[in-house]
Amino acid sequence: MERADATRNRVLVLEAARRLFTSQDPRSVTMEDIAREAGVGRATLYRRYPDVPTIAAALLGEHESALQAELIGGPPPLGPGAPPAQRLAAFYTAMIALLEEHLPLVLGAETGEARFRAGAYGFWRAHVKAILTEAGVKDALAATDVLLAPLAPDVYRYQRQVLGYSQARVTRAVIWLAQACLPDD
Amino acid sequence: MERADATRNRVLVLEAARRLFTSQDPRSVTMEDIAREAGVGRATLYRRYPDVPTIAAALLGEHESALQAELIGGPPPLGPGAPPAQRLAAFYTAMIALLEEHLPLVLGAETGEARFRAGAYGFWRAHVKAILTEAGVKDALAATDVLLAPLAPDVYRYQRQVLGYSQARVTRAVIWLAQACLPDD
DNA sequence: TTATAACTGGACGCGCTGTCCACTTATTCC
DNA sequence: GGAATAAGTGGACAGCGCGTCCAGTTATAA
Repeated sequence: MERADATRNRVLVLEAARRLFTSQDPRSVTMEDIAREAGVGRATLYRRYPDVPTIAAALLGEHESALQAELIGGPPPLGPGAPPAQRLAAFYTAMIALLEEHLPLVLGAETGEARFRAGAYGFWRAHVKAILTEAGVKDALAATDVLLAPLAPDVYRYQRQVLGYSQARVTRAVIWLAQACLPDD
Repeated sequence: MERADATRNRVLVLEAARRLFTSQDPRSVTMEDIAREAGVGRATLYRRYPDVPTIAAALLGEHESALQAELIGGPPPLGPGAPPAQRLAAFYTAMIALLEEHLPLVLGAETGEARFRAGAYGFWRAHVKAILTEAGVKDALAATDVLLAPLAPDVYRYQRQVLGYSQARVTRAVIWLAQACLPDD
């Protein structure tokens, strides 16, 4: 069981990290920043978290879990029951919403290669693969990563902040993709 | 005009960088590594190149230019003349081939956010956007970045080296995507 | 040949990383 | 209630890469 002081510090660290991620470029946040902001020594951080992305992932985890629960057991079209194209479109819409709401955290946790190492990616893969298989796509496995690529945090950030597209516009684009790829909606 | 010693060192640097990129993880190559391998001081490097990705981009540039020339003026379906779906498929195939052949350089130059800052990305965007527009896609601009996402170096590296997919399998997947998205081939 | 400008290399300070160890604090057992 | 024990803590430390600076060197032009 966790000691009282450890609990207190864990909360301090997570709150400090959340503040930093949202108040500056998430990719520039360092372990030292978080320790200083939390008023805690650096070794205390390293005891629990090996690096910054892991801290961001811990903050992001609960939101991802909520979506995952809906995908597994929620009402259609997010949950099971709807035709493949609609399920894929609903998944895309929900993922874009997640990216929009927690972009700083996602950029901190799943930028670049770290995205694939994150546990969540495996879940999204399994989900999309199941949809594609149900729709009768030939090589569902290879198609999965292709269809997940547009959801990369870097891509979404580029579309939103550099190109200036709205959340709705990006959402429409990925829904268009879903409808185009899966036949007989 | 460029001084003789500067030319000599520029060649030394580029050759050293190419060796390093292909003999170790490209993302772990540092400016100091390149300077040491080239037998040159660090300031000499910084005079010409601000960072490692720029050096990788210089090495990659000629190969990208060759493909760009074919896209503009080469024979169809890579060049103009073929129907949109075939042109997109040909573009995908060529890009995957480029990734396969020069993956170390691409990973060094265009990983993560740097991909969008690279000049080449603008070219690929313009090219795909033209194809989509010709095919009558509604919001061709937003669709472009979505369709370019699967070509991100990180994604290809993951498919090839982590998942173990063959070049042909990934190529088939993106061609499937092209065919699905563009109507009446 | 000399003057000028470009080029070069090593040294420097900075910030971040990850580890280590001595100290402190909470919990457990008597 | 008071030790014994284990967990938690913070600051110090060495290492590494970055980006800059300056004094010395070398090529080109007058």
